[in-house]
Amino acid sequence: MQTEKEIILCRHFEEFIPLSESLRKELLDRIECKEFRKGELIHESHKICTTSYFIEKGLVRSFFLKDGKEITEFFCCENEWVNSPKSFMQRKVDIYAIDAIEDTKVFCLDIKDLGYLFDHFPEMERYARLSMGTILGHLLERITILRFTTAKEKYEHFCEVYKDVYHRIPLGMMASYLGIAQETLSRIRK
Amino acid sequence: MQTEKEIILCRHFEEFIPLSESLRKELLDRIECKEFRKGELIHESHKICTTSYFIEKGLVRSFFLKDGKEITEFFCCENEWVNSPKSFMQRKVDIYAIDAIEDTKVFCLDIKDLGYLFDHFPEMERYARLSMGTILGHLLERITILRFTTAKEKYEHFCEVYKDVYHRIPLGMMASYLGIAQETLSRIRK
DNA sequence: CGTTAGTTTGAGAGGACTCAAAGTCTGTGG
DNA sequence: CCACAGACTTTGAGTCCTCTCAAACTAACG
Repeated sequence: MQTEKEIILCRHFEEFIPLSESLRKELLDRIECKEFRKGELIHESHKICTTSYFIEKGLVRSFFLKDGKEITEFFCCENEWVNSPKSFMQRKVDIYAIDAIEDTKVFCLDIKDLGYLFDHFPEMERYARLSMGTILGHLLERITILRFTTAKEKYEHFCEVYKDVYHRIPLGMMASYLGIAQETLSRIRK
Repeated sequence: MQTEKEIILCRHFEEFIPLSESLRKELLDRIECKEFRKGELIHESHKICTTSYFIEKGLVRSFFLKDGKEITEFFCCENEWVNSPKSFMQRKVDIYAIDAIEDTKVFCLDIKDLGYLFDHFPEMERYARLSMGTILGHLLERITILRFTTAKEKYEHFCEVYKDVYHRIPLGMMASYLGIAQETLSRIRK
């Protein structure tokens, strides 16, 4: 019998690569569940991020402090991996923290375990390459939006891209994500 | 005896992975040289980008048309790969073209050959994963700059990041890359 | 040496910011 | 179940940065 965890994770990986029986086993053995309450810190800033979290249910944000205010770097929701990218990839500290915007259930994968999987399963390297490709696409799109659109267009584009979650996100967090003032966003929204 | 091409390419790959003798051979066999004159088109928009170009010498830009004007998407210079990312990764057409800002020498790798290398050399997957990691880092930094800095700060940051090439780039191209008006950039530069 | 591409300068308009204050919502404790 | 504190959102006024449109200037190339 398959657990919830198995079903969700395998479905995710199989979007990118076929999962051999042995990889499937090694993968699931190394991933464990965890839950965070709304507002709870998932990753602390200025510490090395050694775990990547796959969100089964909930909504999280990465943020940093600038002039005493919290600036949202990105949001992550169901069926996405979240970590502090630079910290996780280069094993060094970074300014970003991650916390839960809603009660959130995640699957955790430690960097050491991921390294093991990369070393023993070439298809995991391929998975990483392909999934990074989609992330890269999102970043390029975000850059285009940031360069050439008004605050209103930024908001509208955000609602399209995040159509399932935009209404669950506090206005202030959304504003800092979009790079516009909270007051401006409030006026636009009417 | 080693050719210029061998030396440059191997040095690049070995920043990320060790090169086995067989991979080295297969790689070099599949890569060929090409030259473009200043202003010459390297990749046409609205065609599938099937080749990735490693710049040995020179400077290129990716751009697209918006309201009849050319908007620079990014610049690439020595020791970097350039292609039309979405088109190359997903094998579909896209709006971006690439041309040479200066006379440019490149090494060409066809997507089919790259696919062959991925299929036969797991370390190539790793190379791709790692090098995409650095690109991802650059994109994240660009996003941060776009969100929170004034036109002047954008220009200053650009000069830092592109300190070896910024003076070789026409003002109009730089302005559209930064997402600011050409006139504004001209005023800032004094 | 003329033509064209690229850059600078000027003036005016407007979007978005900042600072400040008033509302509104949410959750906790009496 | 209500009251209140703290967090979040809205509204207002004034300012400034950056944009747009237009024209003059400069450099590059044949």
